[in-house]
Formats: sequence, C-alpha cells, structure tokens
Amino acid sequence: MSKNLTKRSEDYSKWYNELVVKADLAENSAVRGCMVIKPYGYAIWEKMQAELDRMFKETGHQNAYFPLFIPKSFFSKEASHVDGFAKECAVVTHYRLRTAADGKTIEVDPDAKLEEELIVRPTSETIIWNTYKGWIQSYRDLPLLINQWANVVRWEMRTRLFLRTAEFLWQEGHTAHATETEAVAEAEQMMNVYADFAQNFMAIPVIKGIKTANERFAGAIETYCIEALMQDGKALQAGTSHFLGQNFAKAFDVKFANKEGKQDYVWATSWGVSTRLMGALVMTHSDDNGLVLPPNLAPIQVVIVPIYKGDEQFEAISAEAKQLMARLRKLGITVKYDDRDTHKPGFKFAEYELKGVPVRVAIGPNDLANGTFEVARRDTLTKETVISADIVSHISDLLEEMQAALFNKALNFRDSHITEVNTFDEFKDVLENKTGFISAHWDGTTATEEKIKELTKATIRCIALDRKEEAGTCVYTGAPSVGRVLFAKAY
RNA sequence: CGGGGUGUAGCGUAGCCCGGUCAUCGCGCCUGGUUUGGGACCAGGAGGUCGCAGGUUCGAAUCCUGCCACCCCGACCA
Repeated sequence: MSKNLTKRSEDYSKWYNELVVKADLAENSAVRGCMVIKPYGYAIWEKMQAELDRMFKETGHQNAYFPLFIPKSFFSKEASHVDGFAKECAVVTHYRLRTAADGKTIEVDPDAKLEEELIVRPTSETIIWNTYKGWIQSYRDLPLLINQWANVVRWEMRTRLFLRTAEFLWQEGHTAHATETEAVAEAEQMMNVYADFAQNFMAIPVIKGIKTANERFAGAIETYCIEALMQDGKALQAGTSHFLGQNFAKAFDVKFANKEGKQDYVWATSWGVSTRLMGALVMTHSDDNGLVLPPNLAPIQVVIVPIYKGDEQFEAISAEAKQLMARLRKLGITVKYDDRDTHKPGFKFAEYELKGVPVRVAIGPNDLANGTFEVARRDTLTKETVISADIVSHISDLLEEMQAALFNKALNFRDSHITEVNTFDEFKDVLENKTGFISAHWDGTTATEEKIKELTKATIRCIALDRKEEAGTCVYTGAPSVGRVLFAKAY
C-alpha cells in the first residue's frame, strides 16, 4: 500500500476521491451516479443527523414523511420550479415487468404503462404543498413547521462522491406561515441553525449570505445560504434556506382564513442540508495522512492501542486499557480498544490516522512500568506522555481543545483567502493564483454576473449578510455599486 | 449531453503501436515460523471469462465494429 495519499497540490480531485475510499466512507455503486455509504461514513452522517434533528426540534419543528413519487402534473404547477429541475428528473413510466420472448431476460411490460408518469422526487415542495392544502384552513393551523429526512434523486450529468451524487440523503424543512414577516424570520432562523451546526459541530467556518437572483433556488423569492471554503480554494455551498413567498401557496391553492375572516395565501419556506456536508468535512479538515474528524463527529473519539510482547504483558496492558475505557465512557466519550493481535501497532496507528480518530492512546511496557500513557492527537500529529492520575481529564480537555483548534485552523485559512480586489486584472490574478473568495464590487446586474462567470468561471457565492455598506464601482463594468459581494470558483 | 482518457486477480498495474511460451509486478489474502514503542520479515500457497458482444485470423488482452462502466474537463447542480 502506498504510504501517502496523492498529493493535494497535484490533483485535489484525485486526493479527495482516494481519501474518501481509503478512509472507508463511501464508494461508487453499480448504479450510475449513486454511491454506497459505508458503515464508517454512515456513522458520521448519523451523528450529523442527530445533532441537526435536535436543533430542529428545539426550534419547534416536527418530523414527517412524504412520498418518494410525485405525479408529473404537480410539478408543472410552479413554473420556475419546473424549469429548475426538469432537466434532471428520473421518471417512472411503468409499473410491471414481464419475461421476454426469449424466456430468460426481463423486459418492461408495455401494457403496464402508467396513465400519469411519476417523478422520483428531486425535492418535495410540490407533493408537500399539495398535502398542505388539506391541512391548512385557518390561521390557527399556522405556523406549520415540518421537516423530513429523505433521499432525493437528481439525474446529474456528472457525479462525485458526496458532493454530487444521483441519489443523496438530506433533510428538507417545509414551513407555512400566516405572514411574510414570520416566514422571512423562519428562513433566516434556519440559515442560522445551519451556520451554528457547521461551525460549532463540524468545525467548518461559513459565511452567511443571500444568493443573487441568478443563483437563487427555483421558485424562491430569496435564498439564504452558508458558504464554506475548501482547502483547494474552491467554495462549497453547505446549506440553503429559502423564503418562497406565496409562490407555492398560489400554485397549490393553499389559503387560510385570517383573524379578520379573510382568505389569504400562506407564506412558505424550505431549507435543506445533505450528505454533501460529508464532502465538506473531508475537504475542510483532512490531510495527506487521511481523514481528520472533529471530535463531535468522530464515531470513535479515542482509540487505545496496546504494545506488547507475550501474553502476560498483553493481559496487564489490557487490564489497564479496559479500566481507562470504562472511565472515559462514563464521561460519554466513545472509545475503542483495539486488541487485535493480527496487526502490529504501527499498522494500527496508520489505520486510525487514515480514519481520522481524534485521539490515540498507546500503552506499552514502558508506560506500565512508569504509570503513564502515550497520547497522540490527529490534527497536529503530536504525541505526549501523560501520567495516569491526569489521563481522563487530559483526554476530555484535549477533545474540546481539538474541536476548537480545527475550527480556528479552518477559520484562519478561510479568512486569509478572502481578498478584496478593485480591478478586473487583480480579480483574475487572485482567482487563478491565490484562489479563495474574492470580495469585489458588482453593479447588481445578472448580465455582469454571467459575463464574469463566462470569463473566469467564478460565480457570486453570496452577498454576505454582514457586509459593510460601501459605495464603489463594479470591478467589471465600472458602474456604481453599494457594496462588495463574494466571488469564487465553486463545487 | 459535448471533448479527452481508462477498463487486465480484492486493490494498484506491465504488456497493446509490432497478434503466437504474455497473462507481469507490487500490495492485500491463506499456511507455517520468527516478530510487535510508527504501515514487520522469511518460506510456501490460492486467486484472472484480460469490461461486454460481435468480427478479422490457423491463432486475439493485443487489430476492427458496436455497446457498457468509470475518471477528468465543460454545461448543470445541494
């Protein structure tokens, strides 16, 4: 086995793919564009799910589940929505197979053609709003705050593990409100929930902002987003929250009686994050030795590796290891004791580094004699010797410290890759040579945005919510601008 | 869907131009032994319809045609 993964600088894509596969997170399946999420990768996703679900419930949301199939006619009800998704839908046309004339193969039974084709959901706005129509009559039924954990299918031309697969797992929140103000507040709240989750739980710094009209979700009035920066200097949209106005309510005729007894259309939001966050995790923190997991997300937070000669030493070390394991578990820390005698310690060290286990404790005869443990941390790859009396609090503190250290490291990288530019030459130079976000004035037109994209491949990632008001002139056209926006090449 | 590339054992590959002892090598796997503080070593062993289907030929991994899959670049996107 080659000791190092492909150098990031040479080919980041290859590095990423190999890392995902070698860290045992996922692989391409036999089905075009789909992926198999392997147990270790899925365990990370489960941790993310649990935390997000907790945050959704704390903000008053409930989970529900809606059908996988959407009648084609639902889709055509919201015009811009269908425009946005029509080109990437899987469609069910038949409901039965039969044995072919050759008696061996199976073919689609032409007699079993559906009256109306079913779309495999690429997102669930339409089927959900069709359902909400029956649930909402009065302002007393509002707000309706629902989330669903589901899989969706988007027939993408080109796929990439975690970042863009034909089928992916996600959650999608769909809420209905009596007023515009309340719906906008909900969309903003969920963007903040996502930002908190990304930063505090995944240790991924993000920029909160709104999308330009060009980048907006199909059918939305406003799209809020969180944008992250990967180690190769490309941006990744990590989550979105949409204010949908009354577009879907009108399309599906969802009205309610307000306090004055008047009929009005409800106001909507939708918001989602997906298994793409797994890709963000890999591309934000990992290094050439493998995955680097923030302690909050690590399926195994601490691994204990024994170093021994002979059964007697093994027994003594195991006793010590098991005692430490029990004490750590009492604090809610997940620990694995790797007592396999089929692999040498060095092999195990490398293996757990590849998997991104945050803390490794080694116990050998020297430690046994001295009453110490060797503690190694994954992020810095440093080792230190800790005495028995301090070991539990040391590890507990270390996990917290690492969580913060990973965030700060990513934050420093991100902040040092936001560059203000004032000329288009500078824009192109920074984009090609330094990479990252470019903060530049823009005249606010879609035409300019598209022209810049055509010339440089950079898109406007977002208009940051915390940008300062600053008069200037557009970096491309020289027309007046009220503030800077963030450009980047993106995944 | 357009351009480029690849497909040989579980993984990574050599061979293809120039058809014939060519199915190569490394890792992994199995057995035995010695090892164990950073991916062990020695010896022996198992494992392949050379992506699939046709064609050319006495003979095809190698040449031709079609198809499929994957990767990269573009368009699209969470």
